[in-house]
Amino acid sequence: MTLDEARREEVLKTLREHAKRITAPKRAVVEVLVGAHDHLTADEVTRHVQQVRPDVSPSTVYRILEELEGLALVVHSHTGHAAAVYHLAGRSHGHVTCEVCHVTYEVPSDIFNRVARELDSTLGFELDRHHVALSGICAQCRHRLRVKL
Amino acid sequence: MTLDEARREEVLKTLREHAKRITAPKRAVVEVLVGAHDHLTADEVTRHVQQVRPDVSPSTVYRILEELEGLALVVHSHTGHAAAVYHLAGRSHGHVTCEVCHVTYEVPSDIFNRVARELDSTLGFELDRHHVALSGICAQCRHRLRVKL
DNA sequence: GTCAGTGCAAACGGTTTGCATGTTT
DNA sequence: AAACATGCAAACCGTTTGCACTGAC
Repeated sequence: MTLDEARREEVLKTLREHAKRITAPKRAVVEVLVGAHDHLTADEVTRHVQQVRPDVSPSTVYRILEELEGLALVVHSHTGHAAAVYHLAGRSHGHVTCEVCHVTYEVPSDIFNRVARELDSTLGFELDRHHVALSGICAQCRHRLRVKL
Repeated sequence: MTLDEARREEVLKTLREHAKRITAPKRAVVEVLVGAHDHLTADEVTRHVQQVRPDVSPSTVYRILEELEGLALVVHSHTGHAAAVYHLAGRSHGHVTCEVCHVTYEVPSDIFNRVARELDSTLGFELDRHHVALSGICAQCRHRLRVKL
């Protein structure tokens, strides 16, 4: 059994344990999430799912993502101006999104350790390292902009 | 001349310097931004403006905010799930937004120094300290939740 | 057979846009 | 007078919801 298959089975198992029904759309969404190793918007998930099951509706995808998120199997994060991105929950990490090309990158969550500590001690604020992506400009776009100007 | 008056004059001066017209809606928006010492959504700006000029439309407010932002007089930042918040550009700072009560707090931008340095050296990513608010739970909501559970 | 899950279409909140009209310069 | 700014309404995008129906258990 490959690693992807293992992850898929684990997700399905958790669904069963919570008395959720295993339906074709759910299988398809899980398949996409397991296969996609980057961060997908709900719309991208829908389009991937529809390549296999064209009749699955966007609202169903949203509902499935929400259900999976409720079971802590999926997390989403907001990327500034654009649509939220979803992916399977795994090792906790942070996100940064390029303002120019809108690609989201993962960053190790411990780079936020100091920020988290400081927010806690100064404001009593408990940082959620995962939920919102920092903005900035990625290496490629930086380079491209530098050349242009 | 008070500090607020000075800021207002500076904004109007910059508008004139860029051959932008000084109109009643613009004056009203600037007035609101100068007077508001916290972070307002576009809708809040609109409602405040409409208390003085009920006929100013939301789209005009958006256009004015956009224009002011183009002149670097205003900045906005995205706060996760909810509407973006706007305020006069000033000393650069970061933002954190409470996931529970949706209030946005300013944080000194130098708490991001280490994160910025690390993103730069590992990914070549240039952090925009301002543009997206970190998520988490503020002190009050933390306390409230702790009591409830 | 029951009920959770689904598809569809319509509604939503935040934001943007087209166009005819009004106001600043 | 010319150019720009505005109000209105309609469109837009991402997301959520109401409802009748279907399919997993």
